[in-house]
Amino acid sequence: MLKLTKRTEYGLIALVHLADKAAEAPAGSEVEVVSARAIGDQFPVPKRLLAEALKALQADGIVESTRGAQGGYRLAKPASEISLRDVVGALEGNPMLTTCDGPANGEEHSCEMESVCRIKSPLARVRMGIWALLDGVTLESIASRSIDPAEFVSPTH
Amino acid sequence: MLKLTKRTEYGLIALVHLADKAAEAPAGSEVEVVSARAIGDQFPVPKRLLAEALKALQADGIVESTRGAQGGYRLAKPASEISLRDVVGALEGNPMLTTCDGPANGEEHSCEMESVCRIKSPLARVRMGIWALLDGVTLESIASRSIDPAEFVSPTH
DNA sequence: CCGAAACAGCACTAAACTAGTGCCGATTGA
DNA sequence: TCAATCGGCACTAGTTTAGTGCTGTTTCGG
Repeated sequence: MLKLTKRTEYGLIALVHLADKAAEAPAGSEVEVVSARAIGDQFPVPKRLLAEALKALQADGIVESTRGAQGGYRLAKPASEISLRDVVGALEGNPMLTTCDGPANGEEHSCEMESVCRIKSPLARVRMGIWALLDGVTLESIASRSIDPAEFVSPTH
Repeated sequence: MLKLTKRTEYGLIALVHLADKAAEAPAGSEVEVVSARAIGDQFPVPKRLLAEALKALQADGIVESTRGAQGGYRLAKPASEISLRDVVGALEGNPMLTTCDGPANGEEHSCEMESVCRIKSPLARVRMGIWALLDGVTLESIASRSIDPAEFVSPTH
């Protein structure tokens, strides 16, 4: 079903917020952490799920967490070094396009009809194309502009 | 969950087979139809689901069907004019990336937090990028080569 | 004209995944 | 010590996916 989960959506919203905070901070100074509650208070999203997304992002090293009172999250790297692919990977894994689309380059034990299957290789190419596309979108580029309709590609054919 | 369904996988397998048949046919002559059973006999896939996929492809005008005994399917257009996007669209719709990612250009009634939501526009761009990518892959390009590992893009970073 | 082959449509079950919530423990600043 | 906050486990309900059953309709071939 070629679409992202709510988890990813909420995680992205949180990350944009954290990227803002990082951008606001005076150069050289430590970036203040923001609690999941504080983020959730600003958007009409289930706060708990947002917290879940942040936990997953922490586990993947995309955000850093500080525990305890006054704890919270902040970006673990510059927004320019966090790609949409990193985020999607952290929040929903790096799934193949189909079960036929093998696990990784070189591995060959996924599709049980190897010899007859002719869509495996093309699908692998498409999958890598999608990942490359997601790799090209950084958190910085998402956060830096809110709406810029002029830049859209060709409309639905 | 950024992945395709089995339906799509089976549909693609069938389409590659039909593209072969179309390519084999002498120029100018009518392309023979192939029954769902005949296709299913050649691949270890649930024949019934393959038939379901073909029905959906027929409904979307990607394949033509002939009913009755000796009936079957054939491509409704040249393989070069059938894109992966057409196929995915027929078999699983053209879903948005998230519920926040609006319905179409110009429409504005999907995301209930418009003013605060800053990921809508970037996601719309990504979605269109993916669709453009799928648009660039034709059934002909999938069917024409079986395996060509030299052409892979950069491996998993 | 009749029956088998094949597409067409509806409906159903089971498994997997998603969305959302509850609860409790661990950590830390005040 | 207390409250805020992250961290982990587990649970429910709803949706989607995968796969199957059945019945109708069309058409070729005998």
